[in-house]
Amino acid sequence: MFENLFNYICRYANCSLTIEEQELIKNAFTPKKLRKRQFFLQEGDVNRYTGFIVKGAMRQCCFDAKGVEQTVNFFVEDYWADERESFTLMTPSKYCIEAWEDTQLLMITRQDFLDLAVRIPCISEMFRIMDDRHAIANQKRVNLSIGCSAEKRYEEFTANHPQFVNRFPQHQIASYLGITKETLSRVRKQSVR
Amino acid sequence: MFENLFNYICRYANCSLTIEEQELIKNAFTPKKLRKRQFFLQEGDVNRYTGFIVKGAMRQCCFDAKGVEQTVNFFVEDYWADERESFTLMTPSKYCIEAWEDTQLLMITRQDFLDLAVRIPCISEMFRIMDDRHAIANQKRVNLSIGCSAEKRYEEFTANHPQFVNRFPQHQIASYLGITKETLSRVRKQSVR
DNA sequence: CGATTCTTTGAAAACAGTCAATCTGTGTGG
DNA sequence: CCACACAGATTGACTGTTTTCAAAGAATCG
Repeated sequence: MFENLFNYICRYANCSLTIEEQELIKNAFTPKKLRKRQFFLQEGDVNRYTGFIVKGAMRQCCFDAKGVEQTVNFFVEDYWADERESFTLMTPSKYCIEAWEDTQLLMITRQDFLDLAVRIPCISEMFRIMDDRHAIANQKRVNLSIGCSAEKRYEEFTANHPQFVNRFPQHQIASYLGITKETLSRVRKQSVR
Repeated sequence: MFENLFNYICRYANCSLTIEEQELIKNAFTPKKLRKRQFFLQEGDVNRYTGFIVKGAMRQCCFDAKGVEQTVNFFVEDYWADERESFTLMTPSKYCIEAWEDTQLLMITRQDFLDLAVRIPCISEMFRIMDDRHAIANQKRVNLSIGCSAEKRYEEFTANHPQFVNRFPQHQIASYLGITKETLSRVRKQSVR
């Protein structure tokens, strides 16, 4: 079960882990299983743990001013499931994180993770590179959502996130893209031509 | 001139810098002046330097498929002006960064910055906290742009970024918000009532 | 002052959202 | 195995918002 995590770390940091480091990591993480529709984080709670997804699919969502559900992020294998603001600042989360498939996670608190980074160079390197990529990906998403039509956004989504397309229902994908499920349905119909 | 930078680092990392550390920093950064409308980064170039803005205002922009200019970021005092993807991955930038007022910068390459972080704990701590805040801010911006109307987005913008409102023209702000300048003009007219 | 840039306005068109109804597929219990 | 419920996807008609295009009005700068 830890194999995925070790591979992930080494791939990101472009390094290898000693047996001792692997042991440290194994002791720091707690395995957790969630069934479909179980919550990893509930709205209003502080997100104390981040979870590395070994197997499964999750989504981050909230309810807008009108009480309509909005999906803002998807997570699948090799993603870290957390709500960054709550996790970092220890504030109550405005979002929930819900398992959308039966999911196997490896959980860790922020403090334990930071401690690991001090002891294991690979992990601090991984943090740096993750933050870089995260910042780049977020900027791209902003630029897409402010600069492109619904059609273009869906095109980019299927091109860049094929791993999400068939694992989440269209109404969630529509919400993630900032459009309604009806508009997404029409966009898809067009592009099948 | 370095006072702003030292204050910034100490404020972010919640620490203080020794005289030796201050000297290291002074030697690592290169001051640079830009006049209004001069480019710090041109489209197609690799963004080798990030620039700490001591005084002035800049913006990051690009041209979309139709050749229309899009503003995607604003930078003022105490901001770091760079295009993260190009700066991190050393790839040609799809964006330019332009001075929008006469600007005083302190420039540094990525490698020199990383070297400083190794030598000065405050700097690596600052990186960590900057990345956290950056990730949180970006997520908020995504959520606003996918979930809110033009009016709501402008409201949030003026509330959260008052420092930008009167320093950049409305057509740039409109573009940053993902709406047209005409729509922004109408939104503003409404809200004055 | 004249040129340039920025902002506002109006009218028409395009786009996306809303609401309601229908269709489809899946899984459950009788 | 069928009937049913339920969640998801699609469709149509209508509404409302935003864009587009064109023009004119303000503000700024050399």
